[in-house]
Amino acid sequence: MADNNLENNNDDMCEVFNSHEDVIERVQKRMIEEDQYSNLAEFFKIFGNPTRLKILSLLAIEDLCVCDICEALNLNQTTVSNQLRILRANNIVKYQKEGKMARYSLTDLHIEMIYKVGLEHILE
Amino acid sequence: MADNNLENNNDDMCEVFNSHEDVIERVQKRMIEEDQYSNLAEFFKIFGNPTRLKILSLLAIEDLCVCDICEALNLNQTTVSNQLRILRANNIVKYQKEGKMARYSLTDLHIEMIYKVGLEHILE
DNA sequence: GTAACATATCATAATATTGTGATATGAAAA
DNA sequence: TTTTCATATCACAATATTATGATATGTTAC
Repeated sequence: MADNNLENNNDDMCEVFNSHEDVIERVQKRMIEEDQYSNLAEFFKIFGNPTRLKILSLLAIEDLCVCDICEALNLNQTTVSNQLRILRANNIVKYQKEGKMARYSLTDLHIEMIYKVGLEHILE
Repeated sequence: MADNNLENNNDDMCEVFNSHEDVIERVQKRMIEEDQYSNLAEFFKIFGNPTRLKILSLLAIEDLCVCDICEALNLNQTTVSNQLRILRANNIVKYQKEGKMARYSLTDLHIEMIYKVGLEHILE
């Protein structure tokens, strides 16, 4: 009876209460694209790892080269390098080559903002 | 030569450039507790899944019962219930029993804020 | 050239997370 | 009290992510 243009069938659900129909329609209209949910999830996933958060929190203070990050966090170079690759791939940090060193920094202020709002939340 | 009060030894790194020593010390002083990084990562991890993001984006529009969420997202009940449990456990949504239904809502504004800043970021 | 160093990439075992079927709980209706 | 409905929990296979050892690349110093 309702729209069945989607994959799963949950036809056995809540159908009796047709009063919900309008709610469903209303919220569905305001949803973003499927792809955007995926992209957004990928983006937030980056913040979901303590090592990456540590790196980001350092870069929020000042730009740093890889070896400084390793030392400050007492992590081995492979670990840091790997996480930096992920951060780079997701456009969360950028870097600049200086001789044999690579100086990393945050790409934009959103990163710092999200970090700070999250910190506020858990500190309540 | 430096402080070796930490677990790993990266003594073979950057030691020649003692100019970095002060940088290390400076940023280390401004780091938060190890536990807080973990908590923060757990918190952000929640946003790192498209299904949960969808649920959150719906609840940012209006409070909803489980079956409305299922229908609106065309997901089966177990999946939604499971994700709601995770959201509850992380204090990101709360709920209110109304007869046999459970009406879910976001716990606070931080959740919506983070969602929106993230969306802004990926839309650039 | 070669040695030393800073960083990146590859491969992989250990671990964590996902969605979902089966099933349980608990409330209202019949 | 039996049935039906809304939701929750459990168990688990499929999949994803982690840190890290081994190794490669590229840069500077000698």
